Order: sequence, then structure tokens, then C-alpha cells
Amino acid sequence: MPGRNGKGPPWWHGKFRGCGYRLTIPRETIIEVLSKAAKHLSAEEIYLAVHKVYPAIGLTTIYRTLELLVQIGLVFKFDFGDGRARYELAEGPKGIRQHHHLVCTNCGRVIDYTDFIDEAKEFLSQTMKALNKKCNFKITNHLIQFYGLCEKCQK
Amino acid sequence: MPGRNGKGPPWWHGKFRGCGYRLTIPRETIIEVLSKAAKHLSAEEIYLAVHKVYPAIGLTTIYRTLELLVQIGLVFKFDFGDGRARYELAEGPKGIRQHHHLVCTNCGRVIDYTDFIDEAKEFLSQTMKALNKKCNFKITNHLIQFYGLCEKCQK
DNA sequence: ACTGGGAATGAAAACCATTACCATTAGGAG
DNA sequence: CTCCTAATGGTAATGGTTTTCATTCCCAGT
Repeated sequence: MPGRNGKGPPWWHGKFRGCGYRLTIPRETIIEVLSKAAKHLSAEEIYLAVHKVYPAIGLTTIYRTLELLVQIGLVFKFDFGDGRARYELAEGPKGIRQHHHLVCTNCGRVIDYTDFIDEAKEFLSQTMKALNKKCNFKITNHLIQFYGLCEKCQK
Repeated sequence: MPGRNGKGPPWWHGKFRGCGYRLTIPRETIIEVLSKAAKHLSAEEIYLAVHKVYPAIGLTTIYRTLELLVQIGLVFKFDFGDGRARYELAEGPKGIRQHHHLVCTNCGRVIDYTDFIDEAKEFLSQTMKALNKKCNFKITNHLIQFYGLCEKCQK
């Protein structure tokens, strides 16, 4: 059963090969870091994590690889308003990992939430269908974020 | 009837005074530019537009004022992924102007759409209520964007 | 396995939107 | 009208991201 923690090529190798991209240590390591973190990381955080296990890595490669992964659709890129982008694995062996973000406008904390996804899915699928027809716009992705005050900052 | 195109102080003066901020020519001009454009502008675009009617303006003041307006809630700040922020008047005399954005991931074009807002409102109000209770997170704002390919870029 | 060619890499420098600094200007309460 | 202080604007600095280019190494074809 490839893709588990056992042997066999990781589940995403096919996606790389299919696009004609080479499999390299930096790329493997970056994906591994992202999949282990399982939450949004900045480019620098990814750099530091990769650097621990592969010290020869360069920051340039981090950015280039992330851009590539975003293009492939393997990674989502977010902007929480603090001047640096955050990256996050879009899917795992099980498929797309749906969730949205709550951003505290006071302290900058970001909370993931996965509840209410069903309602969101319903709303989104309707909207996407309608937009495809009305605007001739082929939607491939979407972003929903909420801004407000977290528990601590409300006092 | 203040706030119309006729005489009387613009409708947003109260909002300024209430917060203890001074009314200055740069601030008035920036808001005027935003209200006339009625669509998302970058800081530089705003700078150029203000510069035409008030050449003494400095780019620093543009940024500072925009930050202030965002804080007050008069202006929304967007990131469409091209490395520069976009700003847009949040409301007019008639109230909040609800709309979302379609961003073409190929050419960068951004399309506003105002349809399906009712469905969005329904979904959003439910989600906000639930989040307030479950996460103790006081939502004040939200962002919904769709990414995909515009008509031209689908070919 | 070996090898050639082109993709991928990494260090350093460039880029560029945004912010900090600070001396000067001007809003508006009294 | 005056004074105090917020607001301004030119310039320099910041810092995340991108570009450049010489070097490395993946891998398809032998």
C-alpha cells in the first residue's frame, strides 16, 4: 500500500513525474517537512526545518519549490497580513484536507477550523457552478478567511 | 440630506471625528479618489490619482492613511497575489457594498461579482454565529475569493 | 552501469512594496 | 488668533521575495 509510512514511492511521486518534474532531495525534504508540520508555515520556517536535515539547502530553492508546488496544486499559499506568505500541504493520501482560517486582527494568531465544512461545501459548489456559467470563469480554487478577535484579545 | 453630492459635510466626517482623527486635505482627497474609482486600487495608483489634484502628497501619507482607513473599517485591504495590496472603499452612504472577487491565476485579472450574495450571507451568518460560540472568536470581517481561469485564459 | 544534456540548485545581488525616521507643517480646541 | 500636537513628506532603511549565473546532479538513452 504505497503512500503509507511503509515502503514504496510516496503518493505524490506520480504527480511530479506526470508533470515532467524531477525528484530531488530538496523537493522531497520540503514536502516531508510540510506534511509533518500539517499546518501553515512561512518560507523561513520551512527553510529552517529543511536545513536541519539537509544543511546544504538554499532559501532560493525553498521559494522556487514552493512556487512549483503551488502551481501543481500540492500546496496552498496564504496571506495572513503579516507581510510573509504561509504555505500548507493541500492534500494527503486521503485527499483534499478542507479547512479555513480565523485570523486575529490584534495579535495575528491564526486558528484552523474544520467544522461547518459541509455548509461551506454546499455554498461553494453552488457558487462555483453559477460562476462557471454566468462569468465564463473556470474556478479551480477558493479562499475563505475570517477576521476578528481571538479569545484573549477580546478583553 | 448630507452625504449626497450636494452640500453639507460628507457622510464619513462623523466617523473621523468620532475617533478623534483630524480632517486633512490628504485624507479627504484619498477617500474621494477611492469613492470615485469604486474598485480596488493599489497604493501607487491611489498615489498617482491623488497627486494629480494635490501634488504635494507623499507616498508615506498614502500608506499611513490607508492603514488608518482600514482600521476604522472604511476601507478593505486585499491581496490578489501579485505582491502589492489593493484597497477599496468598504461602504458608501447606502451602507456596506458586498461583493467578492474572482482572481485569474494566469493573467492576474480580477473580476468583481455581486451575485449570489444572498447565499453567501446565509452561509456566513450561520458560520459566524457558530464560530462565535464554539471558538470564542469574535468575527468582525471576512474574505472570500475564488481563483481560476478567466474567459480568455481558458483557451 | 555510463554518459551527455538540460533541469535543478545555491550564493550573492537585485528588486520593490512597505515602513521608520525626523524635521517641518497645519488642524482645531480654547 | 495662538499654541499644542497630530499629521505630513522626503529620504533612508527594511525585509520578504526574485533574479542572475556558474555549478551540480537527475535520469533517459545508450
